[in-house]
Amino acid sequence: MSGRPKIFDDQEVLSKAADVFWRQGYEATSTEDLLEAMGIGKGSFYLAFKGGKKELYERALALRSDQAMARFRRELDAADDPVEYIREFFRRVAHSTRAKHQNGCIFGNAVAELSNIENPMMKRAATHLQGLEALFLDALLRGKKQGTLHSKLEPAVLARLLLNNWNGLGITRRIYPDNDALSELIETQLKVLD
Amino acid sequence: MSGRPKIFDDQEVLSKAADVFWRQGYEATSTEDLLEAMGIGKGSFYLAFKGGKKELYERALALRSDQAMARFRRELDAADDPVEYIREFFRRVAHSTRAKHQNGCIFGNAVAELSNIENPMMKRAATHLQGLEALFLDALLRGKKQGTLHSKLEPAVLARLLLNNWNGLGITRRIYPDNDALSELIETQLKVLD
DNA sequence: TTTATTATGTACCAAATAGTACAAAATAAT
DNA sequence: ATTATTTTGTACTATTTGGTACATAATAAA
Repeated sequence: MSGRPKIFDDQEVLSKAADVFWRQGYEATSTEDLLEAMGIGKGSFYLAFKGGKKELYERALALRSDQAMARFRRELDAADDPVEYIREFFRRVAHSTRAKHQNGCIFGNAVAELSNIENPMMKRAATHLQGLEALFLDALLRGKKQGTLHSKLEPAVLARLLLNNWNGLGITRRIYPDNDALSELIETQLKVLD
Repeated sequence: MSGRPKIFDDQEVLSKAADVFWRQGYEATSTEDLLEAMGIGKGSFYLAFKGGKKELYERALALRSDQAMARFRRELDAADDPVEYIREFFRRVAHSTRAKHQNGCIFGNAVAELSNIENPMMKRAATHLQGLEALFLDALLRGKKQGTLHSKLEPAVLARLLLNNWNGLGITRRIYPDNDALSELIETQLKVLD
């Protein structure tokens, strides 16, 4: 081993690439765009990511997925009231910048863009969203147990409902990138949890 | 006037182009794809659509928007119970083929794909969805007047909620392209109208 | 200091792409 | 029939694209 030292960190450039993909989508992003954002040259890039743009996208999405799931899991476990944590999760959407609103949900974007052109990649994004739904369900079941969830609806159905609300927000926030309007929408949606 | 007769109808080829865009999105669709689907050659294409792929996309989307709005308006006006018509509108989602599920909503797709790369085009799609929301609102107000809508929520908020549910379904139906599962989700969502 | 090893930057390439130019074809009007 | 007009099909082009080849640089180990 040894050899010339790398001038970049895989995680870091993956994160930068993820941001570009998030903003522009998969097809609209050129490798040139990515190289510039990552701050590395072609030589380094194709050595580190032999699969090119496709591998980069997969790994960038996987990174974001792991990060998002870990954060949700961690914060949920630390929360006294799991149902209230779900509320906070949704309310965070209404505390974003306009630029963030325009990006939507990176996984929803992947599902929308790739379902008919890169099915395996779309499925990975879908799996993440199913994982989010599973976390919703976990929170709801705990809420039910500790009595903070009063809804008579089946928790599984409720979790699916929350996932759909989330998916919807990824689009709606771009049509109405206004925190007040989004807040009203979100608070109304959350009534289903009472 | 006169000259060599056209071998195609604008509306027809626009419709065929719309189908391709719907399946693949804007960026992933090449002009070659479009020409093949439309069944015309380059000469005819660039004569009829001087703006190329971009103009084609705009006009294809405009066509679908006009069609969808006209149908909704017509069927809503013909409905005895406008709230029940909204229910039917949503329930139709759960009577689709797998292929249709994978396409999602053409306008939601446009918003998702283009918000950061073709903002004016994204805005047209957004305007359509706002138009859909306006039709929801119209139906809800009529329902309120004739007593078929009992919800205590403000109709405007309810309409926004329905739009978000619609936007969500455009993603969720691709994650769960199963009519039974979607039906359960939709019926639960529609309870907000009772 | 030499060698083995790994990373970097650049020059290069083949394929695909959107779009143009234009000659030929098909019609209506004269 | 000739002409004016519009459409069609094809050949061509310039650009962009993702990706490769490879010489060079920078390090650790021997």
